Amino acid sequence: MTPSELSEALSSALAAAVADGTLALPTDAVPASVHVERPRQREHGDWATNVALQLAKKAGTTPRALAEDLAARLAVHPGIQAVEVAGPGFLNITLDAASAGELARTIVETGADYGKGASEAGKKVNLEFVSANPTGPIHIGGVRWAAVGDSLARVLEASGAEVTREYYFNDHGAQIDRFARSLLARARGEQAPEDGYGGQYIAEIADAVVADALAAGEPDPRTLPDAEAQEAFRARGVQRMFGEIKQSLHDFGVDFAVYFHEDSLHESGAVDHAVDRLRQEGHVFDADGAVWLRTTDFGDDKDRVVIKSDGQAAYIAGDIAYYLDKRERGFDDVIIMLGADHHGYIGRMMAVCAAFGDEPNENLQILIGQMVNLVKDGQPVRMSKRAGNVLTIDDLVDAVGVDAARYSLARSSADQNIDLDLDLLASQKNENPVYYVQYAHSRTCAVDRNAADRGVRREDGFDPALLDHPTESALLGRLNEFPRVVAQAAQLREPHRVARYLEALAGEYHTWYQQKDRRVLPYPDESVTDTHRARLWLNDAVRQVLANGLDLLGVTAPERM
RNA sequence: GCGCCUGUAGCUCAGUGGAUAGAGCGUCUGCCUCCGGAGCAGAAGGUCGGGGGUUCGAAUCCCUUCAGGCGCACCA
Repeated sequence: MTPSELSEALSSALAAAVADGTLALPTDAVPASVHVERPRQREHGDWATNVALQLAKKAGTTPRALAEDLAARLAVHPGIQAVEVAGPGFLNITLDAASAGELARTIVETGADYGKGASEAGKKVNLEFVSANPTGPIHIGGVRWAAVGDSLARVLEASGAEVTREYYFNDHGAQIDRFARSLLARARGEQAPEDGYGGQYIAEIADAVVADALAAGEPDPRTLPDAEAQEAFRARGVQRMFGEIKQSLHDFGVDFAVYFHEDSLHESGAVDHAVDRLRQEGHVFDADGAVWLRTTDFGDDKDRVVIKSDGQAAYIAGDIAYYLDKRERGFDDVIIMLGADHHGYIGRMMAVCAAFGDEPNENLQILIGQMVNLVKDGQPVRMSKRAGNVLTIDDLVDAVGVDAARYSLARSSADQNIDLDLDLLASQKNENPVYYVQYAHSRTCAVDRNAADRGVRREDGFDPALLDHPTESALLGRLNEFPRVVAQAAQLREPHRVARYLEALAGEYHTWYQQKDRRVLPYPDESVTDTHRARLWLNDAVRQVLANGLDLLGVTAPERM
């Protein structure tokens, strides 16, 4: 019996009570689906609901009286073993073991699809994340969005959405000029510009640019006149840097379907197109020689300059054009993940969204993630390129590996500032809960290997009623939750919920496995029984869910560790 | 000054109105005579920053206050 079946059973029990006059409630006050949840305490049964507490007042009765009535109606339902009224009026429901145990079969047979749903079905989602400027390697903040963003994409896909992962390649504007000047200065052995970029990677890229140019049969870019030289370093430097970023992300398990160049918006006329469109809608005005968008009409603090008085497009013009472009490419949901240092952008971008006639927070959704702080010896470490303590995506992967890095960054809420301890990173990487989850998975695989040796086979039968121990009903209940966890993670855009779920599941698996008197498999001199087979089904169901969950996080599920 | 995020165990963090607030790490005590000890069982450790309010019920919602982070450009 699934939670939704239970929920329906509760609804019909309520409807029946109303129909025979026991419950004085207008028919439209009967909820179509009743919320059931896993109680914290096992003694409180497999599922619990507070529906009696919520409806008693409207019905002019007491919660306990209503609960008693529902309990009596529910108890005769097949698949339900017991219904108890507890505390102020909770209904605690215990399923019979066979009904609960059937889930193991369902999961094994559903395989990699168990956990998938349709809550986001039919939606075309554009998910933009990372989008770090190609003026340096991806640092720790960007890595966080890579881990969280990719997991979010996977969770949305598992919920039926069609997701396009997109990276906005910011190759237009002053910071790129600074980057190019920094490369040129470094290549010529000159002092880095005051507002330029330092760091070892600048020297490496500068050398590579020279080598690339010479290899292409071009003149040494260092010898060109300044303007041409800078352009040469810009073009090849950006290309080079972006290649490295792509490679690092790929090594991290994150690949984007679209790498969108900001330059192209300006070259293609997309900016003019977007501004024209806003002008037609009547949201644009001219003042002080500049072109403004009246974002205050849509809740922004102040109006925004779109075209500066020198005729250049302001930065937001690119974002406006980019948003419109995404919508014109047919995306229903445009999701952008940004660091907390950009949260001031939400107001104006939502205003832009509204100015186009779209629904803010629907067609455009901006997710803000808080910063990652580095900590060493309990003290915060300020990252600075000059001090040479920038932690890049490659540094992180070198230190702990992709799995541990992705897991630790994806397991906390994006609303949280997270602290990353550099000493811990370097030394005790086994502290990462990812190993706890992966270990549980490899343990299920070890059981499978041994089961084959001992002649325990799933195909010889499955009696779900034999999964009747409290540790087994705990495991089954947890397995049952997985699809809801995935759906909730997608709906709330919080993939970390999957990680926390896996940790709980792994814990319950370890507990179940480790009981001395209830081994999964027989001793070598013992004969195989139905109980061993039933436990193997459960073992394999856990294995499947651990594997499915780890995949949603982009983490491997090893068969051996 | 205004805005967004955060404040939960010694540390890092879960917990979007339910019952006795949880996990990992750290500390302490047990557990390998056969399925993987990267594990399990147990103990200690909390005025959920403070104060009001709403509710049958608040870590969760509202108000207020304190503390920390991040923002408030014709920069990108």
